[in-house]
Amino acid sequence: MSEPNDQTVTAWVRLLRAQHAALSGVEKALKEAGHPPLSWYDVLLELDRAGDEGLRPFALQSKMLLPQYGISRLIDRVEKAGYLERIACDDDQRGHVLKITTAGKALRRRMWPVYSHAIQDAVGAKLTREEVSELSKILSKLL
Amino acid sequence: MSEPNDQTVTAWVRLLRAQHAALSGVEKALKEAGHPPLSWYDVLLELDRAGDEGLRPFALQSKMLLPQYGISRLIDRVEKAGYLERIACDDDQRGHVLKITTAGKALRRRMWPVYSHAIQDAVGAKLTREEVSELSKILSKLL
DNA sequence: GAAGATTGAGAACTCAATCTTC
DNA sequence: GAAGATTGAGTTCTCAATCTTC
Repeated sequence: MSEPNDQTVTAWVRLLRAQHAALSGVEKALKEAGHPPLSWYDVLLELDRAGDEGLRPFALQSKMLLPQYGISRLIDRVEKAGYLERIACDDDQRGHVLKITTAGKALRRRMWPVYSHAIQDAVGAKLTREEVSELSKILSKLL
Repeated sequence: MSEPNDQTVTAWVRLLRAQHAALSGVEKALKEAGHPPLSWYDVLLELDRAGDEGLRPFALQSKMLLPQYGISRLIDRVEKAGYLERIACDDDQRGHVLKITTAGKALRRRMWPVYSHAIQDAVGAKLTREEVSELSKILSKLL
């Protein structure tokens, strides 16, 4: 069967709206605190995790939710702002290695309290613990 | 308490990713069928529901997930394509009434099978009936 | 002054095409 | 030729400013 039932359509609509509401809230909180958008945080988080070895753009892209063409300009902006460095790659002349700078690490640390508080407002505070884990479990099946 | 626990952060990340994955799939299906994007469907659906009386732009906006400035140009595009009409408003000279055209109704009818099939692929086929209603119930609390 | 709606400027996204190196 | 990455052109989004009417 390929037709969704009404419950499925309702769930779909709510998925769109709930995510939109939650994301708007988080982006708004970041902006009001004078921070860059969420996508910058994601970049900095992955680069921070990668440590001294850094990450290649394609590796970063695979960890994030971006198409191949979306990553270049995002990296440009974050680099231009001084939060990451593009370093020539020794063993592969096609690419670069991306590394987070000290300023980038500091920015990420400053963003986290704002971000985490906004997550709590948008999700944690509205659901019980049981609902949070049930939601998490069900959503994982959609990936 | 304003700090989210780990489960909440995980649920947040999965909400972003699941919605992104599902929405990408739906938009891709519409595009491959030669149809306009989902936002057009939403406009046509609301105008179709509103019937002969039509809808004011601000009323349409409140039913959709758009900021006030986003609706004007969306309406422009849909109108230009001939799927809705802007009609001068009798009792309020500031605004217009939007009405769906015959072509608009036909487009909506043609889009629905593609859209609904994509919803089923993205959500319905991946979850049990119980999970769908549980998901729907939990997401409604986030709105 | 507030509400309804539009517009201009700049930022970001999308897709396809391109370039370099493997 | 394929993989990694960037670029150009066009579209859409965002925010603030504006305009008209209530």
